[in-house]
Amino acid sequence: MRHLRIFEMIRHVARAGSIRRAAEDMNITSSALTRQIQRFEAEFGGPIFERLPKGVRLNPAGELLMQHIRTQVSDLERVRGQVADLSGERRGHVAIACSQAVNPIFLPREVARYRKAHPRVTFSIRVRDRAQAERDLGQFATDLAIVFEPVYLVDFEVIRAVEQPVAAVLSASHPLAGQEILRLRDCLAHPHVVPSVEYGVRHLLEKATRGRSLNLNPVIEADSFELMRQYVLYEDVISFQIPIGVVPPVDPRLVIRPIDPADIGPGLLLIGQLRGRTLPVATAKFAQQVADALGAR
Amino acid sequence: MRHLRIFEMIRHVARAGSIRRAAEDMNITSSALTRQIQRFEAEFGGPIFERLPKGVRLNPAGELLMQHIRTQVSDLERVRGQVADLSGERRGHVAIACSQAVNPIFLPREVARYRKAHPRVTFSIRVRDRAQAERDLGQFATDLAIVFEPVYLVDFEVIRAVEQPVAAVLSASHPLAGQEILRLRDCLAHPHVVPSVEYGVRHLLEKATRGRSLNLNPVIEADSFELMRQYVLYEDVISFQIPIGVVPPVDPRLVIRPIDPADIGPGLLLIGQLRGRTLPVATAKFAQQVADALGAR
DNA sequence: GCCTGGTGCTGCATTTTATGCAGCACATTG
DNA sequence: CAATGTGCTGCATAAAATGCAGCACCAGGC
Repeated sequence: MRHLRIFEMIRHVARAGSIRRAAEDMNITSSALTRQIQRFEAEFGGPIFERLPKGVRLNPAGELLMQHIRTQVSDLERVRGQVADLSGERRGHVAIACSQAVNPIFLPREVARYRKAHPRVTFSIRVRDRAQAERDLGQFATDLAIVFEPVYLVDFEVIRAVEQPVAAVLSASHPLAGQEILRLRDCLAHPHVVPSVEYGVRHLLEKATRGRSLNLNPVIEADSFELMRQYVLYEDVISFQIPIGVVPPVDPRLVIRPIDPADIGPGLLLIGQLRGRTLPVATAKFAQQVADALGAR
Repeated sequence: MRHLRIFEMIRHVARAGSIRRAAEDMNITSSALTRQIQRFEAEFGGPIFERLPKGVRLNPAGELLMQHIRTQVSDLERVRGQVADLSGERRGHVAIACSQAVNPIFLPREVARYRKAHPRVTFSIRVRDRAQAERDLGQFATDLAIVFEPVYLVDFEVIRAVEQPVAAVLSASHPLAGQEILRLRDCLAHPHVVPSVEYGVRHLLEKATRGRSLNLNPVIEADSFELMRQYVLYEDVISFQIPIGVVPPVDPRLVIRPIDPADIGPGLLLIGQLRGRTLPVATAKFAQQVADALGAR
C-alpha cells in the first residue's frame, strides 16, 4: 500500500528514536528519510518530532498523529478483510493478547477450531499481563484481549465476562489433598507459591487476605503458572490458579481443589476489545466463537 | 497531504462516474488517472471499480473502501485540529447540516458568537431536509446536524433534544388573530399553507389530523418557510412553523399564535452527530455551545 | 581542551516514478 | 455504419524520490 509509506516511515523513526537507525531498518539512506519526514511536517503544518542531540522523539502533535496512523492502518486492514469476505473466502488476521492462564489449552483449542473452518485466517498471540494487554489494545498492537481481572477498564469494551473461582493446585500426597473443599486459612498455613503482583490471581489473594488475620508468605513468587503448577510435584506446596488454565488430562499426581467461596470470591475472566472500534470480520467472528465457548463453560 | 492523493483520485472517479471526466476535474490526463487507479487496485488486491461501457462505477469492495476513505480523511482533519489546539489557537472547520427552520436567526447568532471567540474557525452550513441531513452525516459530508423530527435515527447520536411546539403564523388582520390560543380545527377551517412532506412540521400536522375528522387542504404547499411566512401578508391564510424559526423583531403585520397542545403535540428539535464518531475539537465545542443555547430556551 | 562518535541536515547526480501525448480496441447510439 | 465516448497502453518527458558525500552540531571520554 504505497500511500501508507510515509506512515511506515514515521512509525519506524518513532520506534527507532533516530532517523539514521530507522533508515537502516528500512534499507534506505538517512537523507531520503529525513526529507520525507520534513516534507510531511511541512504538509502537516508543523513538526511532529522534536530534534534532540541524540536523535528524535515524537512531540505531542506527533503522538496524536501516531494514534491516527495506528487506527488508519488497522482500519484499512479491516476493510481488506471485509472485501475478501464478500468474495467468498474468509481471510484475515487475528491479533490476541491473552493472560497466561488462558494460554495452555483453552486458547489453542479455540484457535484450532476456528482455523479448521477458515484456514486462510492467521493468528498472532501474545501472552501479556493484564495491564500490558490493555495497553496493547489501545495501541492497536492487538485486536482482542482475554484477561483475568483487568486493571483499568477504560477504553476496554467487554464482549463477554465469566466468573472464575480461584482453585488450589497441590500434590496428591499433600496433607490437604483429601479435603473436597479447602479453606484459605488452611492453605496459607502450609507453604505456598503465588503469582507475582501483576497477575489477577495474586490480586484476588491480596484482596482475600487484607483485613483478615491472614498473611501471604509465599515460598516462591513466580510469573509462570506452568512453573508453579509443576513445582507442587517436587515440594509439598500449594499453588493457586483458575480452572480454565488447567489442562484436562490432569497429571494424576496433581489435585485441583476449589477454595471455599466464602474465603475468596471469584474473579472475572473477560474477553474484550478497544472501545468503539469496529473489528475486522475475522476477528469479530473469532471473538464471538470464544465468547460462546466461555459462556458454555 | 500527499499520501491522500490516491484517495482524492478515487473520490473524483467515483463521483464523476468516469475516469476521463474525473481527470478533467483534477486537471490531469486520463492516462495518469487510469494508471493510478490500476496500481491501487493491484496493491489493494482486487478491483474497486466495475468497468461499464459508459464509464466506471464503484463495486461493493469500492463502496467499503469509500467509507474507509471518508473516515480517514475526516479523522486526519480532526487530528490537525487537535494539534492546532494544543499550539494555543483554536483552528478548524465546522460542517453543519441544519433544517430550514433553524436557519434564519438561531444558527447565524450561534455561529457569530462562536467565531467571535475563535476567529480562525470556519464554517460550512448546508440547509437540508431531515432525511438528507442524516444521510450527509453518514457520508461525512457534515459533522453536525440540527434537525426537526428526524426520520431514521440509526447512526444518529443525539447531543441534545428540545421540544418545539408547532405554532401558527398569520396576518394581524386575520379573523383568528384575536385569539390567544388557536385550535387546530379552526386553523384548518381557514385557508392554510403547509410545508412539503419532507419537513417535520408537515409530519406533525399529518399525525395530528390522521384519524380525526380533520383534513389538510393546503392552498399552497411549499418547501420554503421564508416564503410561507411572507405569504400570509398577501392573503388571509394560516401558516405553520416552530418558534425557533421566527425572527424576533417580528413584522408588526404578523402574528404568531400557539396551537392548543391537545390538538397537536410538540416535535423534537435535535442536534446530533454520527454515532461513535470522535468530533474535531472545534466542532465538539460548537456542538456544546449550541446544545447549551438550545437547553436555555 | 580536544578528539570521537553519534546526530540531523543539505547540494548534487542518479534512479525511479508519475505524467502527458497520441493512438488503440471496444461499445453504444443515431 | 459512421460518430462519439469509454478505458487502456507504448513511448517520451517531467517530476519526485533516493543515494552519495560532506556539513554543522552536540555529548561523552581521555
